[in-house]
Amino acid sequence: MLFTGTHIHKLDRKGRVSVPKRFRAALDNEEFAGIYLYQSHKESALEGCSHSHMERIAASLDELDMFSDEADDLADTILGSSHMLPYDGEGRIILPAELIEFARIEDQVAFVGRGRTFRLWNPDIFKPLQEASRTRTLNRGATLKLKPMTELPKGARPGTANEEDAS
Amino acid sequence: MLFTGTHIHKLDRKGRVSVPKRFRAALDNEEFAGIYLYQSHKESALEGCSHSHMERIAASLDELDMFSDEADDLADTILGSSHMLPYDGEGRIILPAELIEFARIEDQVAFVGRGRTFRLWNPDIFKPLQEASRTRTLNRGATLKLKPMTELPKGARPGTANEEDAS
DNA sequence: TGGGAAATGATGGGGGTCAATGGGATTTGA
DNA sequence: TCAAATCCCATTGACCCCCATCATTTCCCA
Repeated sequence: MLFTGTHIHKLDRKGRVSVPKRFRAALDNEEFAGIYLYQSHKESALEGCSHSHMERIAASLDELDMFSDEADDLADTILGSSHMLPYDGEGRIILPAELIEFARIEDQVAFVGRGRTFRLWNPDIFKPLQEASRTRTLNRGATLKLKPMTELPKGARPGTANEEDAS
Repeated sequence: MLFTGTHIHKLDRKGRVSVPKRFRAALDNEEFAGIYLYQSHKESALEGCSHSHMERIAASLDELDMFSDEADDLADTILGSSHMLPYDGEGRIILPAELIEFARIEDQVAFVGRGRTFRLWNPDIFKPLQEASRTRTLNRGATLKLKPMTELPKGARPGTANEEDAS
């Protein structure tokens, strides 16, 4: 259950695009066979996630004061503008025209893994940005402090696999 | 059981509007085949929810001091002014004139998902407000602290689906 | 280790199905 | 008895199922 790598697929003339096999595999035990997409806040890209991740967002919003302005804004921006997209028999989704336009996608789509979530880009827009962020990271000498293994959920550690993690 | 996305449907000359298939699906095993609507207290919109959510509101009101002004007001605003609207054979409801007027709805209705609940808007009114929400969210740099997976209800996590989730 | 066969994932497109809509007919209730 | 609500059926257009083809990768065996 982890989205990694960049996969470029074709958008056909019916507005369909194949979800990468690797991503579909990461979503295997979901109750909903498909993905959720919504417009990114900061980038000219689409945010993608699973049904259970969307449940998590809804549950977290539930905890904020039911009448707070911030919860309202987030609900409108994320839940209200998200698209629930089921696979067809071949593992493709139909990319809604609104999202194609927002992300300025033409005939190709880049699926970019970000761990628990992923993004969809016009590859021509993503590539220079990726190089820029790579340079920034190097210059900054950024390091990532890793969580101790023992704090990870069971199944994410070697030797703790259970039957659901057969992949 | 999650309301997501924005769905724009037509209000016909008989005052009927189709409830989006996705929303009806989210309400599948409810005992009442229909939805509840009441006037939003802060927006020019209608709040919508399921029968079981209405039960939840009633239960929460029970916990407030029975004779407090606040409980009185909430009971009047929500329970007193709510409309229980059954589907017709095609999954449509009849929007009461009172609610059409309150939400300034004309010939189109936007169903906007908010997780456990949803809202109904005049699309022309909702659209600019949603844009504003997006901008505020961006400026605020709002991030949502996600609940840990383990606290989610069973069925909202991968690998815990039960037979009722066969969809 | 090279080459061919088989399996699998990605792509293209036709056509049937169903959700959304419109409107007439029938029933219900005041 | 009239008006409003409900039932019923027709239409249409978008979506989804199905199959065919193509491109890779994997596998197998000489």
